[in-house]
Amino acid sequence: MTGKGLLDTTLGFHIARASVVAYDAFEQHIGAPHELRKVDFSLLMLVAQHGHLAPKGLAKMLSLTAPKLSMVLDRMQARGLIERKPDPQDRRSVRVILTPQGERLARKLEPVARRMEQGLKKLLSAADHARLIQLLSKLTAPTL
Amino acid sequence: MTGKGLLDTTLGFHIARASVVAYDAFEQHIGAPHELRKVDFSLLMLVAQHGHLAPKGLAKMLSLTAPKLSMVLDRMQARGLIERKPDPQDRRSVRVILTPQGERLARKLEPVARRMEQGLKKLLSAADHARLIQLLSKLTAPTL
DNA sequence: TATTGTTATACTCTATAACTATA
DNA sequence: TATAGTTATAGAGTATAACAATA
Repeated sequence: MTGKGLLDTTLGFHIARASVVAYDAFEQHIGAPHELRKVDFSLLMLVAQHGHLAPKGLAKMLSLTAPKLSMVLDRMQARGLIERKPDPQDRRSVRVILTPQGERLARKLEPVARRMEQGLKKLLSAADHARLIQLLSKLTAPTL
Repeated sequence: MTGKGLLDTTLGFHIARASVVAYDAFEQHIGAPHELRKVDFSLLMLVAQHGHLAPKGLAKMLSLTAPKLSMVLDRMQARGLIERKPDPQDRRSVRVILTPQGERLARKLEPVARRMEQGLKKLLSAADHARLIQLLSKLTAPTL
């Protein structure tokens, strides 16, 4: 009737539980204070890192459907964080870039994100934190 | 403009990406073939493990709000997998138990779940799989 | 007065199909 | 004919408030 429980060895269950912890940390440090969804933050940082990206690539990196990404881009554009510029090489496509305001926000969030990770390292040592990211990357590597 | 990217050291981002992999595996092995949501499966296994649980406890373990849990219970009850029995000790409360059909499904899903984990171990060694669960548990331990 | 569970409601996310414009 | 992006729509998830019954 009891015992150890199948879920204890089910990776997906543990990942789902960990998502809750990570989401709480995100909301506290970034989401609520800066009015950003997780996906907004990730998109901002990806564009900051790459300079410009097509919606196609962003959708893949963020595991979003194309329609959902359009809506996210609309929201961030309305807020003045990103711009859509025509792609000179393919007129069907678009280049998503950060506005100056978007770049300022991205820079501002870097130390905030580091503080968020510091907070998680109260639950997990720095070595565990690094190892955890390494193991999760193994799981997602085929996706890239 | 480029470099290594802040997200590479952001645990929440990696957890979110891993969720996609775990969810795909779940859908393929359990979700689609047995018409179960992740939360249905987890609930089924938790009740199988504990014999009976109150909605209050289930909501906590599954990180669901009470209203959402009510809806999940309605769905599973309509499907004949669980029953709500009055709690003899507190008439405000309820005991969620598995019906015989729910117990059969829970038993049937055990080897299926093990096969799902075997599939994930093609991406991750058995040792990595165990270590990953251990590290994720550290992150969620304070929640218990 | 507080707690358990439910109902009602609104907002967001997710997925699909249909459309446009370009290739 | 295929692809990039958008629009439209429906279904599921999530969160809050309000309620009934019991402690």
